[in-house]
Amino acid sequence: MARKAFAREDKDERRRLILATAARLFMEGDGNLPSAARIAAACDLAKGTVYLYFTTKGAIFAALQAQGWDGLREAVDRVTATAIGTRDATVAAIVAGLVDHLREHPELLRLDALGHGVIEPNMAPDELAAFKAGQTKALAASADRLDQALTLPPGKGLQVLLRSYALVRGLWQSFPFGTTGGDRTPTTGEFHAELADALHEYWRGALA
Amino acid sequence: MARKAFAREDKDERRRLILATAARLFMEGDGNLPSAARIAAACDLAKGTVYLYFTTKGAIFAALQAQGWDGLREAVDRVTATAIGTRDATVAAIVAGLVDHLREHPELLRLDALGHGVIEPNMAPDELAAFKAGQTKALAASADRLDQALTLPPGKGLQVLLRSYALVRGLWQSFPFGTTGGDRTPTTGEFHAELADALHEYWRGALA
Amino acid sequence: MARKAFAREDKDERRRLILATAARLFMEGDGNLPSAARIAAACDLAKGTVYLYFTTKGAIFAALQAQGWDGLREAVDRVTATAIGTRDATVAAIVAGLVDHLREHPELLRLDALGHGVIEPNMAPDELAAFKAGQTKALAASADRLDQALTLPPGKGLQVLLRSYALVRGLWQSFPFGTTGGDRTPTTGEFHAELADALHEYWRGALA
Amino acid sequence: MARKAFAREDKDERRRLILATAARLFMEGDGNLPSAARIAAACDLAKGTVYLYFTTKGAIFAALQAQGWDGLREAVDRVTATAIGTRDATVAAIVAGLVDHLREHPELLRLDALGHGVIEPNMAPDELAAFKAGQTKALAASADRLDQALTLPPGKGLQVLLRSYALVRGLWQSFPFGTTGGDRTPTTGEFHAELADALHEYWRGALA
DNA sequence: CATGAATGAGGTTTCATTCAT
DNA sequence: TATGAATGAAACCTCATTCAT
Repeated sequence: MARKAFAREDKDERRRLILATAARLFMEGDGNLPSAARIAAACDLAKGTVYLYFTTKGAIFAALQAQGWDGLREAVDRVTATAIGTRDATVAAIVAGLVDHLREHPELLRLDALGHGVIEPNMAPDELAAFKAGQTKALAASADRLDQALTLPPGKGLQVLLRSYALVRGLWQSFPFGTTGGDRTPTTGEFHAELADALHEYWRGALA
Repeated sequence: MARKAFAREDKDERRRLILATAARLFMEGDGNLPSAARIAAACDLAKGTVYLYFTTKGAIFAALQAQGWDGLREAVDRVTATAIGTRDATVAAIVAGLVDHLREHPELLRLDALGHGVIEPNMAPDELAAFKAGQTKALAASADRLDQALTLPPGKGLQVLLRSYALVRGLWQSFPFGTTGGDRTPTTGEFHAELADALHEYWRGALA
Repeated sequence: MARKAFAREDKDERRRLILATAARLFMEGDGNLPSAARIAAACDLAKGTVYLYFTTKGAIFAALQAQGWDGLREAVDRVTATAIGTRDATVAAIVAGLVDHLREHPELLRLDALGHGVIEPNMAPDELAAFKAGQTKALAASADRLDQALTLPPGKGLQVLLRSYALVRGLWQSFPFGTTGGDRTPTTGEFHAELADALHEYWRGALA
Repeated sequence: MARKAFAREDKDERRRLILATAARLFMEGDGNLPSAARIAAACDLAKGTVYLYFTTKGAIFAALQAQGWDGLREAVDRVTATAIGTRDATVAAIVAGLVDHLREHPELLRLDALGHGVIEPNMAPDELAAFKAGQTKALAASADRLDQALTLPPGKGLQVLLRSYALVRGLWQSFPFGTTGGDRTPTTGEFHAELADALHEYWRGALA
């Protein structure tokens, strides 16, 4: 039996272990969500124990996605919190921050690309609603800070952020079709360069 | 037993029936792909018969998606084939064409939002590869025409088209999170306005 | 692959095979319902095939129970259809018929004793309702014939049949507690004798 | 942490609390046994604590059933202890006593109807044996008193009691099928009237 | 060509019980 | 005594696909 996690700290630690393990198995895998059984085994826990920490398998991956998108927002927040340069410099910093975060968290886009059809059916309806509401609210807060940092008209920051996210996820899904070389799978390096360029183009147009 | 389709024509007709029925059932449904059995029943065919016309269930929906994206490209082609106005007018026509097509084919985005996790596992690997290659090639052809219509440097048209598609699919998936009203599900009307605006912003930046 | 049952006849035969196998496994087992997998394997069929013939595992056992109770009713019907002797002789024949049927179908009482808690949760709600309605209706028909055979006031036959069935199932469940020998499990032979006696007592009182 | 129950008295009190809570939850529920976790939570105790007072979940509900059947026997005992009237009056008092007790303890029949398949699998074999032996023994004692009160031949009282119990539990389970109104669920009031009548019929026949 | 019976892998979740604290 | 974290077995049913008729 795994050591019992009585302290709050230990429980958080265990929760993190499950999340990290799930992410790792997903990245190592073939694109499908790893089964609850595999996650538990890889954590050296019993299946039931996983369900003490997450109500649903879908909840595990929703948490991973939330983490990922949270990180993206924080990357933006870090810039808007300290922005003192020109507007162009700030935008460049934001774009770089977004791309860097995605580079460090490759599971985010792969999870996201699974689409509505895979994770959502594995979640309880109310959890799904809570997840969406949380994302929306956090996004709005970041957007306000962006408005101030760039002195944008109210609401513009939300619009720009939203469309940037759209480019991020959409480009990931569309990118394979843009490779001229034929059936070659494009590298993630190429993707990140492409994304940075696309974001710059978009922000240029949005802030014109 | 359904009438046997011997003539080439009859076979195409039957194929189209299956596609249309699958699309209808998907749109009427809850977001999941209708089962092969349901599609067959709705067509008044036996399950086995459907497999005479499509090798896998995924192939049916891949064909629907191909149709949808083909239509998007044709919308662009119609503009680039006849463009005689200013660059701005051409861009506006392209954006309007894209949005109009999406409005008329709502199944495209809903299918697309299912992501890699639903249709791809239902397809044979080589079919998937062929599907992607076909899309890539057709896209390149449209992109060339776009280069010429807008006198863009070679390759720029492909880039712009690809990123436009990225905005289309990404915005559809991101849009629910941008609704400030809270738990309200945004309307497709709102989506189309948002999309048109986003595309204009992007093209402005891209062609600056 | 098992031979395909295309003809109506073959399908009925296969259905019967599943029922008989399920009954056998239940009787051989420890009192729990055999799993769908075991039933299928014992029939040399795939699990899915069983679900072509029954919508639910519970439906299999509900069908067995229905069969059993149907048989009890038929045992009564056989007597009431031909009754020409005295009332006492008719009653004796009915009681004997009931007990004989139970002797030949030992699975009926064992299934019945599982109670509401085991089979019902394995059934679809509408199937359960249909099952009950069917039983009620068939019972009423038998009861009418009983009224005529014994020239009972209308409704009396239903009452008597119902209470006889109650004695049957109730005595089976209560009988272990009446064994004076202590922890010895009573034999089914003893049970059948006890049941016959109890039914005679009841009918004597009911028809007094 | 709930207050620790050191004194014998406190422990009995806690045991009673668990029993009462389990009965309440069962009656409020959908017909299934409440889970051990729910019982504990409703008692404001930890799951483990419940297992300090009962060895298994089944033991809780077996105790409830024992209580119920004990009450039935006591209802009979109260009559046989003071019987001075005619035999018919005594029988009428016994039947009335049985029905009254059932009216006041509706959980008894609902628990009983769960059958062998739900509570027994949740009990340790030796507990089950002990439970049955206890019931048998207590029943025999009551039966002796009944023999004397009604001056029955030795053993007749046991037989009559046993068969009365059989009618009680069997009629409860059979009653829904006797409702002529179709899919209407019969009321408990109707059941009690029916039961009283059935018992009278049976005793009349048994003592004839 | 058309049919539809047969296949069988695959994974989530519950919950009674234990035992370290 | 009380707690509650950990355990892990157990089984249902769906559905894409095949192939005998």
